[in-house]
Amino acid sequence: MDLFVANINKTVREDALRALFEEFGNVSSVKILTDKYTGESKGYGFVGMSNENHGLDAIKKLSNVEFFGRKLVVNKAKPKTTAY
DNA sequence: CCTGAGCGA
Repeated sequence: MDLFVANINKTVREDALRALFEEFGNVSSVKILTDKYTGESKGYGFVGMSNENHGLDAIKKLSNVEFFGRKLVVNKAKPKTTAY
């Protein structure tokens, strides 16, 4: 399942985010939306977890917890909206 | 920047 993680501090990189979620289960993929031009993080990203239960658990455990000074907002991700 | 790509900041 894909997790949607918002309100991430811009100093947080994918590695840090992965490590954070690895604590609750196997992370299959990590994607932080970094602005391509400025190189800055957009402040949110996605974490793919192999196990659904672990994903839901991570949501409960990491939601609204402080990470690098910001309260994390974790939720299930919607299927990618390749807006057309 | 609370829903991911590249094409224009």
